[in-house]
Amino acid sequence: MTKRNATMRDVATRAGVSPATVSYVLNNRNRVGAAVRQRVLDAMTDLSYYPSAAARSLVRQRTNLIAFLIPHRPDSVFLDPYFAELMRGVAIMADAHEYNPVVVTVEGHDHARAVSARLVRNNQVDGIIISYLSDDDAYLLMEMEKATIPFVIIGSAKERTDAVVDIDNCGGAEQAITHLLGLGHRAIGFINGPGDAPHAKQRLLGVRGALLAHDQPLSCCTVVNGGFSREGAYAAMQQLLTGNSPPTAVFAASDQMAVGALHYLHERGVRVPGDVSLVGFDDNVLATATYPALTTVRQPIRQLGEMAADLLFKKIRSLPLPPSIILSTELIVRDSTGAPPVDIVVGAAPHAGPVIPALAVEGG
Amino acid sequence: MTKRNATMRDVATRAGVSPATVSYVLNNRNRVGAAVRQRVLDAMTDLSYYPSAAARSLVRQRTNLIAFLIPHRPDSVFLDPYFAELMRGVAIMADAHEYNPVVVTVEGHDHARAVSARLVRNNQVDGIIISYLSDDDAYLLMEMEKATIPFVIIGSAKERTDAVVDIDNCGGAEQAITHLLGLGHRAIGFINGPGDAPHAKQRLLGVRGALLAHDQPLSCCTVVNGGFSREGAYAAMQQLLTGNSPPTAVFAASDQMAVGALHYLHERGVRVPGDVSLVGFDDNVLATATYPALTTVRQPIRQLGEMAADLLFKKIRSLPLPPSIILSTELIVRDSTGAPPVDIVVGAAPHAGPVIPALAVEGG
DNA sequence: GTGAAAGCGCTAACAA
DNA sequence: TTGTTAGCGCTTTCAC
Repeated sequence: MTKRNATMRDVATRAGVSPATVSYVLNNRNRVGAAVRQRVLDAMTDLSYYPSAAARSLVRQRTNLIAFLIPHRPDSVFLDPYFAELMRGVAIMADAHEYNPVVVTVEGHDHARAVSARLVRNNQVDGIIISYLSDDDAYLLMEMEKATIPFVIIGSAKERTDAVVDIDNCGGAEQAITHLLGLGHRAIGFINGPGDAPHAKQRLLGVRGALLAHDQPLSCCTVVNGGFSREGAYAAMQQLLTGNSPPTAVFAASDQMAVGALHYLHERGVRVPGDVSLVGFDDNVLATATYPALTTVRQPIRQLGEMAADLLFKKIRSLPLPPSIILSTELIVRDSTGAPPVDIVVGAAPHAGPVIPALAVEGG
Repeated sequence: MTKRNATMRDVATRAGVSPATVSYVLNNRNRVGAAVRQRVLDAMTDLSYYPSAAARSLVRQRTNLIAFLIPHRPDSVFLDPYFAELMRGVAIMADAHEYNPVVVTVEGHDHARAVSARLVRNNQVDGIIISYLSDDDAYLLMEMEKATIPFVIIGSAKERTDAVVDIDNCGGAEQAITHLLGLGHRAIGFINGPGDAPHAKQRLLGVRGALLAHDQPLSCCTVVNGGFSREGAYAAMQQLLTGNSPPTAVFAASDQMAVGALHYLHERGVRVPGDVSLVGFDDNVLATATYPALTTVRQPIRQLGEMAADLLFKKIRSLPLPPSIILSTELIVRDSTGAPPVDIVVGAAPHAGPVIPALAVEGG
């Protein structure tokens, strides 16, 4: 910068008015005379004047910035399409409110708490959105509430307070299982995430709920842990197929895991959906990149981000809040699901499992 | 907020010192006596004092914020793993410099220019990173330079100035073609992006370069436009295979397009890499989600983001700048490439194209 | 309708 | 080593 930016004082001088008047024009306050107003406006253009955000923040005690906290795992935070899409929703809604999101990475709850406090206490942002940190954020939630910081947590399973937005994990899983049941499958594998992850817990609940709702014994669904990773799901799929009651359909609790499962099936020469049907969860870019394209449960991630931001703005403005926000999922049927193999769907007796050529070859 | 946050004055009073001393302690300035220092520190903790970012920005004329401008296409900005990964690189580097990135979405060059000016002129951020806007950002570049705003553009093909960071698109394409040539392929299809996209242009240059370097006629490579989309690539693949010199290998200028091409091949029953080899570009999540996993040219996207941020900080601090930053790509060989079908690789005469069962069936 | 003046909370000369 | 003080650029009573 060679020369100083124009300030309000400069504009005032040039327009032959007081700084206060310039401020009035800027904020459409006290009706300013049309002539004066125009002079001020012209002066602004002439000097290419831009009001200082810092000065404004200082006096208004408001920054028009919100923080978007994301866990800073060493490797793959953003890589997950999930966060990107969430971020997008937040950005869109923030924009609509003339706010901008500041991306802040944190490592763990304690750090998140410390950072949150600092961010708001020192007026760096007006509010905070925290996305999935890990399994147990009840503590964080309490701390934040106590600190009277305007904040919203995305996807905390712990409690349904007015500070949390989430998708209906339970309902989503129900949709998947109901679909499979409807196709005639009676031996289903469920590759879930680790049992301590809140959304994994809820999805398990949904699976059981669907089974019960259709008068099926819980035993017709084998649950294995795929660790929410591709590799984990690959191993889980192997476990399912080599077990003593191989399923004719598999529900993976994420598209990422569905891809891992699919890899195994491909390698074994198992046809999808001919021999085994597969359902994912997420409906992200991966779902249509696979062959066959995945039938999957669509999460409205972007909308989740939008709702989070919207809720946050309500809090910042002390507006009345909705009791809780849980977004519905939608089953997207593509090419990875179909009826179970014929010899299975006919017999009501304990089935013999799908016909799996590659496996048969491996035999012993 | 029920009660006011503690200010520096409060801390000063409680510690029995002047505000200046508190400031000194805060910034490790003038050596402050150990005893006094401790008293101040204690007072800060007692009052849970956090310095006001706004006040600090106002007086220091610096915000410790940078803007990350991304094009706000209605649909799929963040959805593209590219931006997410870029963002991540920026966030990481910013963090290391005690900065935070503010996400700002813009629509088109004019908007970008207006927003950039405002952001910096009103001290909302200290610098700006602009990611791929579109084909021609030479104008924007000039405007920004003239405005003496610290900024960096990611992936502008127009000029190699010290304000641009990019990856070596040309070299990447060369790697892909060289790999295919080395495998013995002599009939290659190139599914590129639209000809007016700068990186598409450069990749075409790379393809030609590789051909020339290996004494192959340009005619052995058929170029078609896949529009950088999955659907476009699907159609392009069809065009290639049904053309009068069907290739034994195809290089798609993005993994997204490779997926589209793969879809077509799958549907036609064309084996990959048995009948046709396929190479992508990017190495994002998609590359390993497909079956077979894609051989692809890896772009160091995260590093690109990091370099952009790093360069920006150098500019903000008026440090000496490197002449230009072009990052190298790396060929990742996976399962989608192999030698051409035998009847092809042997004969040196004009070949008959790969054996494509499905196509043969469709016949006339 | 417009202006004068008092801060918002901090930093950085300059004094002491 | 520590304190005094003058702003940074804006908003906002309160007069006129």
